[in-house]
Amino acid sequence: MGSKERINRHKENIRCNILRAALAIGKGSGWNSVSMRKIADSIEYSPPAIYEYFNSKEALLQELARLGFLQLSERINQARNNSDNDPKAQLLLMWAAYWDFAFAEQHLYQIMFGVETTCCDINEPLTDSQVPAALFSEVIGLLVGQVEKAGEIIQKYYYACWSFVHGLISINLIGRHLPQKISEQILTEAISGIIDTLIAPGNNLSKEPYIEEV
Amino acid sequence: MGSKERINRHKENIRCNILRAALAIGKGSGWNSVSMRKIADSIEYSPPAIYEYFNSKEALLQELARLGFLQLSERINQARNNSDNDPKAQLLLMWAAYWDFAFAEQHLYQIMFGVETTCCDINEPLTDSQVPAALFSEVIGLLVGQVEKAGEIIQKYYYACWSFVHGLISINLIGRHLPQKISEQILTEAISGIIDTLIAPGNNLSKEPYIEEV
DNA sequence: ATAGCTTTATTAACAGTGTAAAGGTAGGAG
DNA sequence: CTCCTACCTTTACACTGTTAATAAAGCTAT
Repeated sequence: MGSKERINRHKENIRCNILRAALAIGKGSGWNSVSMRKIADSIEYSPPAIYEYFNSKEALLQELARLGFLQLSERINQARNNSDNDPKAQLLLMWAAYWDFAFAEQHLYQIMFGVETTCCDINEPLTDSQVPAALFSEVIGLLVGQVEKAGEIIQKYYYACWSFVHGLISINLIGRHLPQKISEQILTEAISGIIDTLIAPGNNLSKEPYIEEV
Repeated sequence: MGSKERINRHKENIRCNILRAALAIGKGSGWNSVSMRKIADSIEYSPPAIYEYFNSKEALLQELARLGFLQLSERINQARNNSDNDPKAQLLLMWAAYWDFAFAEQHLYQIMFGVETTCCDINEPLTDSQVPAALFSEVIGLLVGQVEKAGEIIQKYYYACWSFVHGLISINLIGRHLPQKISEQILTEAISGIIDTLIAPGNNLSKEPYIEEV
């Protein structure tokens, strides 16, 4: 009486095909163009058949995101296990693993954290979206002074601050709320810290920008 | 012959109403539920009428985002002008202005930077999406040691690193590419810097976590 | 003033979306 | 062999963005 298991295996197989199809379409043409009908077409079933396996499109994508989290966790774990016992080295490798995952599986990362990539693809120079960068860069420039490669340094520090602020905002907006007070504390401390490395006399920006030399 | 101007004023007025209606719906029920028909309903015109003013829904939302950038720039500028001439103090206030804008106008911020908030609203404890946090926290814990309020400190450092990494990834995915090499450089330097403040003996985490005491 | 043209808006329609309800069909259980 | 359950399909509904055809209004020039 292994027929039950065979059927279960079969169902599991279809479920897996659905997920694979959705991911393939998402990777190929972006998440916006993923539709139940296209998935159904791809697995050669009728659209409502999918609802035997997932309650909604939302649930389907969420399951895909969940698998993404499993994969991400696996990579982070590997990074730790493949390194020696120094916690700092471990952390660096673990974050590098996180980083690598995000780009290797960028489509998964998008649904995991709701990063819309179709929004404002303003790549032309001097649009309104680039005014903030200009404003910040000007003031950062005052701290950097007239050194060599000032432009590069300013850009680097601007992106460092921006990444931090934008990341913290995104995480808050997505719903993983820290208490606002803690977020703001993290914010000001981090920005202040980054700025201090700019001010520090004799700083060697390209090596250890976020800590004074001992 | 001021009729031409009167007409232009009228058109500009309608255009503005369209934008206002879209923003109102977006604020009220989320951007996903903004539709041309609802906008049309709201301004008491037929749906295709909107296409006299905007080439597409995409263009409409992009214009809304553009106005958001103007507003953001304005706030950053004000923050600078309202402070004294110390660049560091200015930068702190400018980033605080950026932060405040993001939450005061969070719906605008969403379309400006493509932050989907409807994605994975996993607030239950111990889901797969929280495994990465646990992995990192464990290693951070090794650095923190058995001090008082270790949990809080770990959380704070985890969120600091995560914000940074996620922000940098998001910015790259959105399309404002820095050369990958520079991004990775910023990444490792920042993480390393944050970690070092943990390791530093006698560190005073709540005051100056990202720089050693002189 | 009237003819014609431009602008502005409408209605109708197309192709696509997620999803629910109803119906059929096959396979296992009694 | 009958019944029942699980699976799947067809049909349908209420939406979506967008286009084509059309009508009405207003300005311009004869």
